Amino acid sequence: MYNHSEIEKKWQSRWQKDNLYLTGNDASKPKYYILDMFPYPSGAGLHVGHPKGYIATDIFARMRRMQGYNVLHPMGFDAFGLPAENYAIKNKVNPKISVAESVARFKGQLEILGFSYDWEREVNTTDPDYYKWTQWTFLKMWEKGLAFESNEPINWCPSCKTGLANEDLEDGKCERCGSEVEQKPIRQWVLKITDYAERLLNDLEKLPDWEESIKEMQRNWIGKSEGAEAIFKIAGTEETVTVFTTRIDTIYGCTYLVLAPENQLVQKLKTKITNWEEAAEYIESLDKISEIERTSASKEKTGVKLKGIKAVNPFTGEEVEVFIADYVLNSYGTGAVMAVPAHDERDYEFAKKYGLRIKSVISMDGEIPFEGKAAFTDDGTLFHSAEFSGLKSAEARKKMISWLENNKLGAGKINYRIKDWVFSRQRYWGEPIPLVHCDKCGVVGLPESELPLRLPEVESYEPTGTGESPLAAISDWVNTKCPKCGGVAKRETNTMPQWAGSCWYYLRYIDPKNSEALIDKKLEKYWSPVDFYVGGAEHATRHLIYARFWHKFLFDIGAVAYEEPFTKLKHVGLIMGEDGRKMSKRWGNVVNPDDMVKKSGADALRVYEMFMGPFEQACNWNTNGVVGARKFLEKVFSLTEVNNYQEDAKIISLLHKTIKKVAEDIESFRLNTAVSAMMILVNEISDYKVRNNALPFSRADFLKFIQILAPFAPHLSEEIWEKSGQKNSIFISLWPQFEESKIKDETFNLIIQVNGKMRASLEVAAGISEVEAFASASVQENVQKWLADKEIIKKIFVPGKLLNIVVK
RNA sequence: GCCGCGAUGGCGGAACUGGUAGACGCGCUGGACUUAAAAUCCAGUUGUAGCGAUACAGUGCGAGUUCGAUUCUCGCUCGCGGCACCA
Repeated sequence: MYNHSEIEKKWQSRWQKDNLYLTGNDASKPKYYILDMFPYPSGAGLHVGHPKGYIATDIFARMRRMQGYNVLHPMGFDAFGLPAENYAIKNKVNPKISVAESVARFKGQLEILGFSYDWEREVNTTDPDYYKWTQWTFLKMWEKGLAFESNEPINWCPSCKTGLANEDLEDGKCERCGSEVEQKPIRQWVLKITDYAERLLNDLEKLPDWEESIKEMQRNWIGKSEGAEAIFKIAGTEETVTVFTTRIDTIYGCTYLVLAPENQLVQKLKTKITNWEEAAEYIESLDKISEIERTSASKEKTGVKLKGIKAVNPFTGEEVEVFIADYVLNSYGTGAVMAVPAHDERDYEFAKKYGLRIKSVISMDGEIPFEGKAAFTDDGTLFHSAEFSGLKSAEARKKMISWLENNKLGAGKINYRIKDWVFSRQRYWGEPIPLVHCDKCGVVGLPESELPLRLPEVESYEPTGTGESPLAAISDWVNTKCPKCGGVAKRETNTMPQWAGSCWYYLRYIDPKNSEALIDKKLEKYWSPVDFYVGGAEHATRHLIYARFWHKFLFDIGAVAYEEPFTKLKHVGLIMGEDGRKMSKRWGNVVNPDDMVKKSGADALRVYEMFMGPFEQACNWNTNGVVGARKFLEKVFSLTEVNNYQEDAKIISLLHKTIKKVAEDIESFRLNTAVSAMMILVNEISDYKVRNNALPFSRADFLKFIQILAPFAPHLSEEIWEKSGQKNSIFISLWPQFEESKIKDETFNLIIQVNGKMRASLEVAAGISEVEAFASASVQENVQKWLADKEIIKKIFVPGKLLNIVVK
């Protein structure tokens, strides 16, 4: 039994003392930048699932160092945000203090796992020296017109008098007090991420080393759709409604028009609408429902007909009825749709409910599928469509768009699902927005010399009753001078969302102390982009899209030299509880890594977490598995007590094959099979030891194995390395190379099949020919049995693998 | 509803370009060592039949392509993740 606590403590302090993991700066070496998504340091500490990704990147980083790279492998903390703020409100502690405590706790938990982070580059998004540059970038965006003010709805709890995040809602009600949550529009800062939609979409093609599934999620999130805008006049007025549709080919089947209830046009037409009271009542009723609930698929569609107004179909001149309905969203497209119930499912459902006319205009080979029973939503051939009748849908769309353009009644249009990014929160614990509001000059940006704009100390972290940030209550902070005219001005009191700090932290690690610029150009050129980025799939869209957007902006203003921040991306699969549910206090299935380290050691925990299954896949925890990993390490340790050796060519060959496989598997992040390959080797060595009381190869060869084990089990490997008389750390040693000549087999196991079923297998020389193979096969008793009285039709010979004899 | 991913022994999983299904680990069964237990070591462990050689069945279900399919194609079922009335 080796004493894991002693060994692990010894090496952790030795590594630290020797500064073993500081980032290399030998300019002649190639670089490798491998990054974990940095954690939010919550008070609860880590559970056993959190380090899975960190272990994997640590293994990769250690291998790259041994392969002679300068490796940048940093860690930091994303420490702004709601949980720290809520904790502060509850316990009346400055979040600064509680965050520092959580960070210390997290670091402690990470340290005992033996990670090779360069802690001198630690970043913390709440550090003013850090958020100075978050603010600086925001200012640049504002200067370029990418940040604008807009009234955007928030979830408002009228009883708590506070805005709520989506996470704080339960069935559309306030989680804390259970009141109905309202949608309250409030002045906010919004970033025009939509300006970057096309680039964010197209540049996914430049990322071949991203998992396809994540790219697909991003494509769906950006949601490009090509269609047309068509202008409907409102009969008897000067007003018009523009609708967006991807199916302009169905417009001859349009039997009514639907506006989003919030569409401004509804208010403009107030006097024309004869049933305004009914409409107003309906609009008000929707305020009580969040967008999430309102747009839930299970909910039945509702709406109100706007009596007294009609819309004119630009193609037919026909007047159609106008509705407002909950299924049309003001935030997508133009907030208005032309309804074609014959060819759209939602319109069909709505038309059925309210008894509206359904007119088919698309046929499939002259037939109209499901007429009167359901909507036919596929492309087909147009009919009842005047001069466009007889055209196929795709062709018709082109011609009809030209028609719209020629008649100035619309145009082809590309629409994106992605919305502009609401970039402000009415909270205390976030980056202050570096703008002031001056009566004379309007909105004015702070000069760079006044950055960072520090978060002031406050008495209370509670949001104000008006929905404004607590910062609004600090009058000597809010009241300031206009940087432009020197007159009276007020500071912006919204703060930035938690996402802000995580948009560029990977750049800060490269140049963590820079106070002159966001990043030094030379350093950026050497270290950027991040070669390998690893983190949870829950960030597939939001964080990764926001960061890509932020980075592209920095590229556009010349602050960085590369257009995409992360070259390669992998997502880590969750570790679920032993009961198959997500680890959570609620289920009582949380396993603490500290307990595992105490019991079996960090090395065993590391090996087990890599061994338990494919990295990307979710997997159930099993504490017995750690015991198995420990047994494996114990076996390795027991081999160090043997001093005799006699060479065994087969096992030496296996050693070289294992060196090859482990390197390949780490490279492709198949860490489970890397561990299993090492187990197979160790089992072989151990069996040999038991039989011969000797190792099957020299101590030097044995140390090659210890070197490939080292990234997985760094403490034990370092201990064995030292005990074998090595003076320098194993992590300074050079990654072992396999010898090509030793992995070549002279014989192999030839499979003999008859009609595709295996009937025999035999050990044959590697270069065996088909004729020789057949000769050896046909003398096998069990093969003869299956060939007797049969005619051989053909033979399939796969060199190095099998011979299949097909008989009749 | 749409998009993506997946389904292999008692359990986690392996099988890389279509070529021995079940590597490796856990668990379990039997044995050795021990006064005993733990640890360790040895043997076995997909199912059915058989003392055995071996045979048959078998990778969620149903078809198909192929000499040969866990792997490819088509159609389903179930599970997970994401988005969700997106016009």
